[in-house]
Amino acid sequence: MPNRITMTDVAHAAGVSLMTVSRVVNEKEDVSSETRQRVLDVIHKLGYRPSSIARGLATRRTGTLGLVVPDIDNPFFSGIVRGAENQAYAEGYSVFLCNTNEDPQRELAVLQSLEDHFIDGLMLCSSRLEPDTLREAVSHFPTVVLVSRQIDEACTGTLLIDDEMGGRLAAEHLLQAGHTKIGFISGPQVSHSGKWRLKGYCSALQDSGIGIKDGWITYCAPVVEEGRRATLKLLENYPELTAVICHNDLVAVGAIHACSELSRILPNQLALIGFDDIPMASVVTPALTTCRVPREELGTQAMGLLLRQIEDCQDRDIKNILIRPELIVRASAP
Amino acid sequence: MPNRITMTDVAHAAGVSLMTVSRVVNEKEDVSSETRQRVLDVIHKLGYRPSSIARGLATRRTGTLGLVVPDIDNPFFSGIVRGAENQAYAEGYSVFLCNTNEDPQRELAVLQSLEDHFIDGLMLCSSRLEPDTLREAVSHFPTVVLVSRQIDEACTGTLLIDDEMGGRLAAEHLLQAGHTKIGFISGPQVSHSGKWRLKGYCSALQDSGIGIKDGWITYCAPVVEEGRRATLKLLENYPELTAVICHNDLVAVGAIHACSELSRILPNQLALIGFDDIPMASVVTPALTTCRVPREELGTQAMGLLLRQIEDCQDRDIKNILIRPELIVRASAP
DNA sequence: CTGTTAGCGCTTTCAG
DNA sequence: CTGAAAGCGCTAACAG
Repeated sequence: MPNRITMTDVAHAAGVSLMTVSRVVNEKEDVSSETRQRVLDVIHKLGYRPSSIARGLATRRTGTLGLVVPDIDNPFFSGIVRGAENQAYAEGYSVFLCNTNEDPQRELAVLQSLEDHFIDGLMLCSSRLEPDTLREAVSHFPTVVLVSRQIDEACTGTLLIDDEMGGRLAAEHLLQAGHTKIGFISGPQVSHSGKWRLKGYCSALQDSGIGIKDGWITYCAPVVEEGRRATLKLLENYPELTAVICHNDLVAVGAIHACSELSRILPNQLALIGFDDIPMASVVTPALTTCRVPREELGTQAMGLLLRQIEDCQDRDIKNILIRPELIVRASAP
Repeated sequence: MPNRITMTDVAHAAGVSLMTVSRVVNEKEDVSSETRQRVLDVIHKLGYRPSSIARGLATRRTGTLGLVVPDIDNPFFSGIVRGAENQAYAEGYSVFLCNTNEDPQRELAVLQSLEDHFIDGLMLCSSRLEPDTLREAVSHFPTVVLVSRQIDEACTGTLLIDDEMGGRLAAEHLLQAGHTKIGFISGPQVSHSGKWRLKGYCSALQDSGIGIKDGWITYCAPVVEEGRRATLKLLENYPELTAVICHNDLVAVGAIHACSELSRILPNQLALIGFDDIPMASVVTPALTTCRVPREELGTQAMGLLLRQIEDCQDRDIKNILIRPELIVRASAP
């Protein structure tokens, strides 16, 4: 690791002042094309590249972004991260990835660390913080985009999934297929998505004249094993159910396992709908009918929004993007 | 976003010099416990936190790391990233995540950008660069750990999966079940893992006295669809095969699809073994027998190695860690 | 034990 | 069009 070439080295070698080099590097107009070329040549020959941190210290813009997710190993988030990182890369930014492991304490800690690194913008996915805490934390950043979480103010961008529509789509699909006894396994009670998906389901059922029954609705952590357990319990208490909507595909896969244990044949004896359309959804048997959320595109869009707000400083109104889920019909609920 | 408190502010408020504050912040010994306490109080009251970039500029240590992966949305890598980020967080480092999308050009670009950010260390997974290019690129960093890729020198740490053993385990399992006609669908020809898994398979077959046939070995991109295609072609040319080992679980899932199209019943008419044991492996039908690679632990260990080398500067010998895969027997190859 | 003087590498004034 | 001076916030070396 040889010592890095600095701007001073270049200035020296080109026989100009520091400032001239700086101007060339930053593509300022007021340099004669002759000197510009000379400097450029030296830069090229010496392999000079500016130090991001020195520049960051001087300008308070670091060219770095923060990307916070609850669990990078969850395909839903890894898809988002892929899209987001892509977009950031395309515009020349580097991104700090922070995994909170669903722990609000840790979320707070990574936000603080991000702050200390003077990131230019923050993309925060599915924050698990209390509204007031979140508002406060977020206020320390120059630019913020929230994904799948809403607060009334203080933040410059929001990207939401139309979860209510998703819940409604799923329910209506089942209603049209003639189901009248439809259960709902929602995610953790704190989940923003869970709340709205449930709301969509409820209103679809009510609109159709078929009531809801409290017992048909249950909650679980959004992982396969918990989905299995929740399904076993739900079907034990309410064997009359002919269809179940699950908070996400992982829960739905758990439900498939449960049905196999109960020798309940899918989809005839139970129709199943998931959410997200993760890769697993199309490879299980039966393949899952699910509300697809375009994960990568969501990441791209959210990051795009963040970058737009960083660049156009005048235009800082809160911008909201709503992503619509799409029902993908497969064998589990034809 | 109010203006940040600086060290000078603290010095002022505490009636001491800049240096004293610096000493307190950095937990140097030579400060009277009295002044130390006073400074600490002011720091607390003002909510002062040091600027990572200013410190980075002064010390050339930034508290940041680079983590480069070919595809963050591939569960294999998202598991590694989860483990690695965890470990980095535990030791107070922030990590830049860079996704290369399997593109060597982009890999080179992100490495350069990481260099410009003066990261303290680099963890590079499954580099797609040519040996010489890789060696050169890596030489610009103070500390490097390579995952699943080996070069003779110039880098301080290596974490390898014992892929040869994995290939051997898979082959021996099939041999013991009585198979003698075993195909192998390897990953891309450049893949380090692919090469060694294949080698393990070859030597197991040779050791057992059963020869190998070139045609039984084929290559494909490590994704479901390509696995499907490769399987169709392989079985068309060599219908006599009774078992196939796949480069990873995604390819194996593709193989399942192919068999279903060919009405070839698994595992009776074809036994299948994958690699990695991603979550999908246990939910497909039939469930995949696979060589598990402990992805998250791999990430933890690799990052742990990197951090150890950053901290103990004296002890910079190349350290190698070898992770052993474990055969998980399921329905696809009982 | 504490303070002073430089300087990390770059940009932002302001002069020429 | 180009350069000199000052400073971003912090730490490393010396002094005292």
